[in-house]
Amino acid sequence: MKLDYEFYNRHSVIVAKELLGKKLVFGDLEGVITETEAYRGMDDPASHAYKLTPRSIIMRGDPGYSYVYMIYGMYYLLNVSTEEYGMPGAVLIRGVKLEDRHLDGPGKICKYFGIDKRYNGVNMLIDNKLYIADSNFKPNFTTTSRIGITKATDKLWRFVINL
DNA sequence: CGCGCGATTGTA
DNA sequence: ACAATCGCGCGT
Repeated sequence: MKLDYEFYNRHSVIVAKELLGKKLVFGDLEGVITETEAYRGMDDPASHAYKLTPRSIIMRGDPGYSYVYMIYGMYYLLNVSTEEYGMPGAVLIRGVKLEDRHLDGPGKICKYFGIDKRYNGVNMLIDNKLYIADSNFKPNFTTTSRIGITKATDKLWRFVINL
């Protein structure tokens, strides 16, 4: 069962926590989400949506859409938009556990899955290739500050499943 | 229109 | 500790 509008239409920090243990699906590939980070808007200087710019338009749109962008000229990162239309928010998928390996890093996930900018703006509420499926798994997790940012490092918005 | 830098990763 | 590598965002 795909996660629905109501799931994503909440505060980014809540959605980030609850995405742990859910199943990321991309075509024939799927894995359990093990690590996430929340990003928001005007209250979050580390976010792309902190200022009104074209590339983060999806973060300001409806919840449940993919936000894929290139970083450092060589990696794509996968996010899902959160919160109601007009309220910026997204959750970065940073870790996915497959049957035979652990993709521990947002760049590694997109590289292995083959996710690039063509998959930016996908409606993950209805798409049959890229979406996140529900799960009853309620893992314990650890809360830390976000990785790789220089602003708002005091916000504890990174969540990692306990091994 | 040019330039600096980033929600990363693999290698030294 | 650092290079790889390029599109975005902001300043000129």
